[in-house]
Amino acid sequence: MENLRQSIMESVINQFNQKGMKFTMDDISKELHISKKTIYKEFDDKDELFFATVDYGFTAIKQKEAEVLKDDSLDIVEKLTRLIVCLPDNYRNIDFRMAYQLKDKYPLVYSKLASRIESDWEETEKLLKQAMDEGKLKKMPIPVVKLTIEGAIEKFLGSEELSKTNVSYEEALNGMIDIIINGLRV
Amino acid sequence: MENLRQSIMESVINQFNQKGMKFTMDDISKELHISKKTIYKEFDDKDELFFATVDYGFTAIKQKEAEVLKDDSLDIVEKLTRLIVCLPDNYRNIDFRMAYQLKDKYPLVYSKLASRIESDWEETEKLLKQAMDEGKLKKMPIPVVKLTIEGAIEKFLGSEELSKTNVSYEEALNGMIDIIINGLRV
DNA sequence: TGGAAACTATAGTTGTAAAAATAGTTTTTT
DNA sequence: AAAAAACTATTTTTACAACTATAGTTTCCA
Repeated sequence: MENLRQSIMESVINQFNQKGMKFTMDDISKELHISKKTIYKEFDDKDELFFATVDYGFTAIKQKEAEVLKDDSLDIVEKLTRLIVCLPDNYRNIDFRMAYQLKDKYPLVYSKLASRIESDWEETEKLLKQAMDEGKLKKMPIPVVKLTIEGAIEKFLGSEELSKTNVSYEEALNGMIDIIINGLRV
Repeated sequence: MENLRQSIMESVINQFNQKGMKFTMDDISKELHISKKTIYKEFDDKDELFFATVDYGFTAIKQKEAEVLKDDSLDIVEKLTRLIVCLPDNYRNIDFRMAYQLKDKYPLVYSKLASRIESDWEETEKLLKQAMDEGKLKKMPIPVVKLTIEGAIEKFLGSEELSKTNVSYEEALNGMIDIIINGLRV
C-alpha cells in the first residue's frame, strides 16, 4: 500500500489539531486500526514521523501557490491578493497556538515548521516588493505588511470576538485582505 | 506629600514592566527609598494598590483621547486616525504579554484592566461606525478592523522582525494605520 | 503478513514535605 | 515622623519519591 505513509501523516495532523502534542503512537494506531509495528515499519521513530508530516502538510499549499504564480492571466496585484489568501492555510491546518509546544521537545521539527512558513512568505514578499517598485502599490516596509497580516490571522483564529459577533473567519479574512490591498493602492 | 501615592503607582508600573508580576512590596520600597509602612499608610493592601494603579495608568490616555474627540477642527476620519494612534499607548505602558499573569492571582485587577482597554476601544468603534454610516468609510465589520489593529500592535511589540529590519515601532504603527484608514476609504 | 496485546526502559506527572519568599505588622533606630 | 530592621503567618518554590504514561520492541495469533 503506497498511501500508508500518507494516512499515518494525516492522522498525525488530525491528532495534533485535536490534542496538541498530547497524543501517542497508540492513538494513531487506534485511529487507523493498524498496529504500531506498521507505523514503525514506515517511520524510524516519532521524530522522523513528525518531520515528514511537516513536509507533507505543506505540499498542498505550495502547489496552490505555484498555480497562482504561473497564471499569467492575473494582474500582479490580483496574484498578490490570491497569494495572501493562501497563506492562512498554514495557520489553519496547523494550529499555531499549539505549535509552540514543539519548541521544547522537538526543536528540529519546530524549526522546520517555522522555516517552511517563513518560506511561504517569500514569494509573497517578492511580489509585494515588485508591485511597489512598479508603482502598482504604495511603498511601505514589507515587515509592516507582513506583521499586520500575521497578527490579524492569529487574532482571527484565537479571539472569540468573531464568533461572538457572528462574523465568519472567511469573511474576516477577506475583509482584512481587502483593507490591506486597497490601503496599499496608490 | 501629595504625590506619594502617585510615585508609588509609577513604581508599580515600572516594576511590572521589568519583572512582570514577580516584584514585591519590598522592591517598591527599595526603589523609592521609603519604608513599607509608608506604602501601607497609602494603600490598604497590594490589591488596592494594583487596582488604583490600573486607574492611574489610564488617566493620561483618556485625557489625550478626550482632547482629540472635542477638537472640532478635525475631520471625522482624521479624528479616527488620531484616536487609533492613542490606542497602542495602552499596550506600551502595560506590557500585555505579561498581563495575563494577573488573571490567576488578581482576577479583579485583571478584569478592570481588560474592561478599561475595552472601553478605550468604545469611542473608536463609535466613530468608525459613524464614518461608515456617513459613507466616509467603506462598510466593514468592526471586529475585523479591531482585531487587525490589535493583532498588528501585538506583533509589532512582540516580534523581533522590526528591529531586525531596522523599522522603528513608530514607523510601523503609522504605516499600519495609514494602510488601514486608506484601505477603508471609499 | 500484519494486527493485537504484552513487555521494558525511560520520560513525564503527581503528591508532598521541607525550604524559601513574601505580605503585612511590630519594634527599633535615626 | 519616617526609615530600617526584625518578626510572623501565609503563600510560593523546590526537591524528590512514588506513580503513571509512553516510545519502541517483542511475542503471539489469525
